[in-house]
Amino acid sequence: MNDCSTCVVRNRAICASLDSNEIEALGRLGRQQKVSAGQSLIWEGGEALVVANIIDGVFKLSVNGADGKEQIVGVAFPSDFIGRPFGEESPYGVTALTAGEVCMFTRRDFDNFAHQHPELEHKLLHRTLDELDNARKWMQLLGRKNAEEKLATFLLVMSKRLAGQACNPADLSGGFTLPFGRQQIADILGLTIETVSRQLTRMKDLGLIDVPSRRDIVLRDKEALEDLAA
Amino acid sequence: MNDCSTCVVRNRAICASLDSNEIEALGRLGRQQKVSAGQSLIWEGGEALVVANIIDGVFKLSVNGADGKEQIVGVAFPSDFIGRPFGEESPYGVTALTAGEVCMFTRRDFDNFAHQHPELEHKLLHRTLDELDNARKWMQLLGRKNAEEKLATFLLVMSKRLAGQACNPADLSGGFTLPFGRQQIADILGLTIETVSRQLTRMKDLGLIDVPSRRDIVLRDKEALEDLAA
DNA sequence: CGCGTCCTTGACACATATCAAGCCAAGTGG
DNA sequence: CCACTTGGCTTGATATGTGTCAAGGACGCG
Repeated sequence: MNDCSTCVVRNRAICASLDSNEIEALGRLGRQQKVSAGQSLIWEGGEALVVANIIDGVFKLSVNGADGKEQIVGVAFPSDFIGRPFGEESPYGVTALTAGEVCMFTRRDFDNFAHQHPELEHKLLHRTLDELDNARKWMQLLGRKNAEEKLATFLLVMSKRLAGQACNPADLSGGFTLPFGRQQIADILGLTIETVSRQLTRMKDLGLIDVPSRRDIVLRDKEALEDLAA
Repeated sequence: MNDCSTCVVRNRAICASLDSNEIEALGRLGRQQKVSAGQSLIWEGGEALVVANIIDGVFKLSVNGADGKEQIVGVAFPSDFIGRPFGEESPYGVTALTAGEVCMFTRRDFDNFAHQHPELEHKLLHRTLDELDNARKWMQLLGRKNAEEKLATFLLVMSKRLAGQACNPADLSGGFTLPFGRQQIADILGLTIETVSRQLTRMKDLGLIDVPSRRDIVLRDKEALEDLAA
């Protein structure tokens, strides 16, 4: 059982829809658990056994084609909800990209609880609708943008989510630290690692961005990037 | 006000979650309306004013890039729900591909009604989760499949939704009639019209499909197509 | 210091886009 | 009933962006 009253994402996670009695009841069903980078919580095509709130860390949702080519279909951050409620199997895997911590429930427990708490379902519906909008915007990127447009869009989106979060020199000047390696960026954008690398060096050469270290990015010319993002 | 008791999608639409009193109340808020091919109900980036159940016809959800390139991010059939509840603006447009009929509500009316009827929201949540799964599967197609794989996947998916629905010779032998022209297929798959055309003739030459007329398709070798779909 | 992993860079190949022409079927008007 | 037009589709020639293959470089870690 959890002590939800000390939970750092308490006010941003879907739990925020519940009153203190309800939260206690839900807390009894869940358990907090540390995860290490690379650890999978849910497997593509596997039974959807658990759902979770992310307390800390970054997770990828991914689908693997027959030929082994991976496509990342979503990225989840602290306070996001992951898993597939009300479904027998998960059509995508969920894997930690960084070390982190989640608040886990069995899907059965969660489904039952949710069905009895309309406000929770309402909040979940809101989030699912938002995620669907995001997924559809991303479909446009995958289907109709070229490599340059993809990278520019990616950097701007990540900047919005990550800028000024962590505490290191690069972040202070409006930069951010990516929780992804180059291969993962490629898997998000539907490109190869080489194309990602080339586009980044090109943008660096054009003075649009700085890359102080492998995973740090500083946007030097946001307007130009927005133009490129199309 | 509608007479929902005679509605042909009554049992498959989200209304199926309601009892007869509730359905009558909902019916008072909606109105049935004919739409003609090409007519838009919702505009990309516009205020989300209405939502609707599809009674008849096929609709596309689409996003247009700055350069005018369209990406179709979803296709909706009879009994599907369209529109963006609980949101100020719609990130995609909704347009009829064929003549049809919808049961329309203002978003305000619908939002209020839904919030007071948890079973309806529950059903809507189910559907939204399913749509999100579909969108993510489609992201894998857009990001990681080549033209051949895309076409094969498309034909199989459409076959599942459309086979044996309409009443014409092609449909009887396991074929189906597409509600799309070539350009729309291209917009769904993130390809150009020429590539779509070439892949179709190639599949025809290989004996995998028949194309008795522009919009009719018969799958002659489903297994081979499934292999190609990857 | 040496090893492994991740990233970058280069040369080349190929799938798909682009540009351009022609075809076909359906509809229209003489 | 037959030219004529029209819009959608197919086909061909060519261009190009991105993938593929291969080598080398940078950084972190033991």
